[in-house]
Amino acid sequence: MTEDARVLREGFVPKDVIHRDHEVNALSRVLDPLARGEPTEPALVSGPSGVGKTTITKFVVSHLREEVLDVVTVHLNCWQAYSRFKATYEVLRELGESVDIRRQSTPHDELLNRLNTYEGPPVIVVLDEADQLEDARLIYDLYRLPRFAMILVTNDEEQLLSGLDDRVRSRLHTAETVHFDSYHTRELVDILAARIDHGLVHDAVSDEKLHRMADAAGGDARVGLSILRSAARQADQESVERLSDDHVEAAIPEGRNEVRTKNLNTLRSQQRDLYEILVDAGELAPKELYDCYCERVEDPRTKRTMRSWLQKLAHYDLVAASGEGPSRTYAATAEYADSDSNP
DNA sequence: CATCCACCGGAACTTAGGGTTC
DNA sequence: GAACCCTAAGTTCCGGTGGATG
Repeated sequence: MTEDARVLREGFVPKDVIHRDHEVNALSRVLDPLARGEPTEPALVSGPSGVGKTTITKFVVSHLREEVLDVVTVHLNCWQAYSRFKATYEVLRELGESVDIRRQSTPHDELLNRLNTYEGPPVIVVLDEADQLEDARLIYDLYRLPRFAMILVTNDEEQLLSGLDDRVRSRLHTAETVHFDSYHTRELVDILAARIDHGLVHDAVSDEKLHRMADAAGGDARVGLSILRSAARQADQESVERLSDDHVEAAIPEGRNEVRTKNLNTLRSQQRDLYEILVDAGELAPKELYDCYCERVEDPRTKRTMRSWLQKLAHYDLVAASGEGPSRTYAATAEYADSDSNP
């Protein structure tokens, strides 16, 4: 049933984007000066997850490269490159400037120096998930370099801005901000339909099933695609050419949980223990949670470390905290049950 | 309504690790 | 191999906060 699996994959950038004309234009305008060889203001792209921030940014940047041949782009995911060193190193690596830099043993001053003396074509640096940067000095570093255009992508504008020093923050406030809102179900239908057109055999998905999947995605295109991918995978395994209701219904929880499962795999054993305690016990006060944890593991870390882990778990959306101060409790966020598939 | 106390989370520090340079 | 250059994870310390409690 699948003809071109790439089209369904995360990170695929379609030739045409739909329902984001305004955002595409706004972002293009910010980058316009590059075509005339002039410096640009930084752009801030914000909005919840799965609303096309990354896809649209990649789309705009690649179009610009078609128009202006002499421009280099670096797309950096700050989940992976979260320290100042890692991020700076990655930028240099993408520019092909890091060949003779020995990892770990080069002071960041020297990395910065490399950026300063960079002489190639103008560079667009996209800092995806920029709020994940532990050390926002990279933003400041890049900000001062005229040859570097910067696009900051974030789903947590507050968090990003709070980590910056005043000078950069005030400039970003006045910089172009492109805000993305959640998709409506009918927009998701169009988006999924376009991918189905290009990726699956003709007539593989009925209108009704398409709507069901779009509806179940809750405005998040990433979840929608994940559901579609999961359903198509199942159909392929059975060598059938049309999605059945069963495929779709089974794919909905699987697709929704895909991100969660991926995140769980990045945790280490004691962090996962913490999560499992919360899954088993439901809601717990910090003290109870810490006691359970100490009982469960052989070599417990301190309470402060647990708090750090909980923050991380909350970032991954695996755990939610509620209440402030003494009445704070933690709970695992609801998993999507297989049986309950009502919207 | 004031006081208390558990909790939060920033900052500085420690420890363990891995590489380069002389 | 000692002296550096770092990172990463965890610990210690602690001021601030705000719901609970008398």
